Amino acid sequence: MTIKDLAEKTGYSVGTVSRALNGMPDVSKKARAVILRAAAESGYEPNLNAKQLKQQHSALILAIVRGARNELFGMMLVVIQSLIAQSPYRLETDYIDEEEDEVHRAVQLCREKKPLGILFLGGSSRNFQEGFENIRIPAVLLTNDARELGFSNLSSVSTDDALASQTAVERLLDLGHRDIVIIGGPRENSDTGRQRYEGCVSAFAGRGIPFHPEQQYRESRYSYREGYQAALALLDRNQPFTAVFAMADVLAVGAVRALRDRGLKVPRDVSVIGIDGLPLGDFLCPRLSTVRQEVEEMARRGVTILLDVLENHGPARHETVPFTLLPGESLAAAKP
Amino acid sequence: MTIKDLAEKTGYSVGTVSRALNGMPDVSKKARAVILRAAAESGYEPNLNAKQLKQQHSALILAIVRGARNELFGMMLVVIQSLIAQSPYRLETDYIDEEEDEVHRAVQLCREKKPLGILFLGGSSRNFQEGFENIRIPAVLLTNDARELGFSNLSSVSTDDALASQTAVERLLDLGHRDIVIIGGPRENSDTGRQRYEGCVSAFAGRGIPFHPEQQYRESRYSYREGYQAALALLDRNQPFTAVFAMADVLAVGAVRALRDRGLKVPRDVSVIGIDGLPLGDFLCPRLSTVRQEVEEMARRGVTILLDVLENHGPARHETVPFTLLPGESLAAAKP
DNA sequence: GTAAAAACTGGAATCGTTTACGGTTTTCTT
DNA sequence: AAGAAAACCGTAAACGATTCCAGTTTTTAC
Repeated sequence: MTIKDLAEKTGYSVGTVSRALNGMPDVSKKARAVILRAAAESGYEPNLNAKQLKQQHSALILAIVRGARNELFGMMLVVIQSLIAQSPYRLETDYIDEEEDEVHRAVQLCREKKPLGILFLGGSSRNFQEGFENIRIPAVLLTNDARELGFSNLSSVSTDDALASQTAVERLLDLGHRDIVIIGGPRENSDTGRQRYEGCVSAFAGRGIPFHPEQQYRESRYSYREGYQAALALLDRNQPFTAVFAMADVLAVGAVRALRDRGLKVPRDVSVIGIDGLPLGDFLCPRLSTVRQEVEEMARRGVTILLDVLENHGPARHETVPFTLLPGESLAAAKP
Repeated sequence: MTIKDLAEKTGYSVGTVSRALNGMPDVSKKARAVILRAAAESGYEPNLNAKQLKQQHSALILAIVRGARNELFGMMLVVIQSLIAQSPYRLETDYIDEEEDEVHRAVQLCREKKPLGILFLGGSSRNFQEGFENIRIPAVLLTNDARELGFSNLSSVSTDDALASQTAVERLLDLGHRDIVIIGGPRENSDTGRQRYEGCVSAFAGRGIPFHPEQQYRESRYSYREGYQAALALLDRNQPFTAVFAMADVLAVGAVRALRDRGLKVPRDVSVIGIDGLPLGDFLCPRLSTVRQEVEEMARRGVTILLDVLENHGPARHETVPFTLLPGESLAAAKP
């Protein structure tokens, strides 16, 4: 079923059929009615590949997701999906491996698919210099801040991860904890990871309390298992601690389990605080104390910015969404 | 950068450049070298939209995911993604809303994008009759069984959900539980939901133990919160029970939290068993007892079947992957 | 050394769509 | 009722690729 078939079927020309289908002028009421009816009957759908070639209305927006396993991205995609569906654009999602060179892949995807705009979920902001700047497509980085990069075509929406992280640590300090260990996510390739680490450092520095990474800090990738293992490793140092800050809720879940396995109760013996605000946290035993970043709001704003930039050719924007400290039940005051 | 630019740059014709780029014969070694070099230098990538029109090598495989929030699908996508990347095909992922009429949407996507093959993640097998049979594209249904539908172009890979569910209930019965309540997922639009319910009914029937759905059964959508609420509703009946079967791990997590909120300990006071085998389960307190379906294996087999059907024009196949009862720590024998 | 075969190349058709451009017909205006 | 304006419609060019076809050059074979 091509537009040509439809033209033959209705007796009109291809041009007229195309105009009728796209709501363009220069087609009589009668012709439009006949054509739309025939289209509906035969279940005609335009071939997007052909449509995109004359890309006036190509209308493709690409979501590039780095790390399919992250529940936060799933939440964001649901929002993005529904917002784009209400717009004249259409969404396509591509996953790239967490290990992969995401910039290279993104550049390739853009050249291949020629989208109008891009949403990066979880892309690190490093390496963008090489490769992405000569692609003129407007993009929005979600969860990471691209402010300092200063690309004219790269916007961003993020939580102030450093401050959120600092807030978490300060909460532990306020509760009187001094023997604190930290389980961090990868810093190598992630702005979020780096910023959360920095925030943690600031918190200690701000209170004039020493922080010894080699003693108190372990880094691992984002998974329950690695959080669990990192916590065990910290326990095995045989230097007791009274609180854990896990720089991701999944890490916190693993850490809680590790503590339990060593006979320590949360929060009676050890307090635990996470960061992210996974929906899961509120249904754990104990309910996880955490710092929630508003991912759905981030997704909403990201789409708004992208559409705005596309339609009004505005400059790149950078927004920060507020975070919330969720009390949970995994925190207790340090025993004197 | 189009193929035309490349032709001009190298001095060869468009046809020759195309042949060189695609490894076709009828190109001199010298020409090929020059062209490939120029292509690499200029970072040329063919425009997929144009490529697909003469769709000899369109090579598009579509993954249609129903419900972005499901962690299982994320796990499957990672596997699918990497397998397809090693094949000559390319993958595109589309999400459709859990509420949406997925068959209608799928048919539309196919007509628009003209993929060579389709992977359905979490699509219910109902409603396929209307609409999908006149699309000739080979498809594989993952997590649901399409055997009984008997479409020549629809394969499937699934767990025997009925049996898995039956196994879970029998485990509870074997432990001596008689006052059992069940929290189910939606049956309306999901084969999995229906089968798990049936399996549960069979388990009771097989042991000659009565099952009163209106008393013992609550249905809810798949989320922590709804599992929590369903459990509270069951507790509020004021008819005590000693075990819960939640027909999804997310529901089980919610249920455990609800029990705790009412002062009941798992498994001391109430045993809980889930089904799915989320990685999370093993890091909960207590570790969740569940029936694991091997989603990664399912994804692997699904891709294998699809590629095989595509390349050898074989008939539709239906496979069942085994499940495993994971002991966990949320089960205890009923007190006499 | 010549004929046949093989290798190479460019031009043109094709895919399914949109859109610019002319030519008709209809509708308005006075 | 005539001229202008508006509405309508078909033809053809364009988009960026692939592929067929025919023509030219080179290689091979005897």
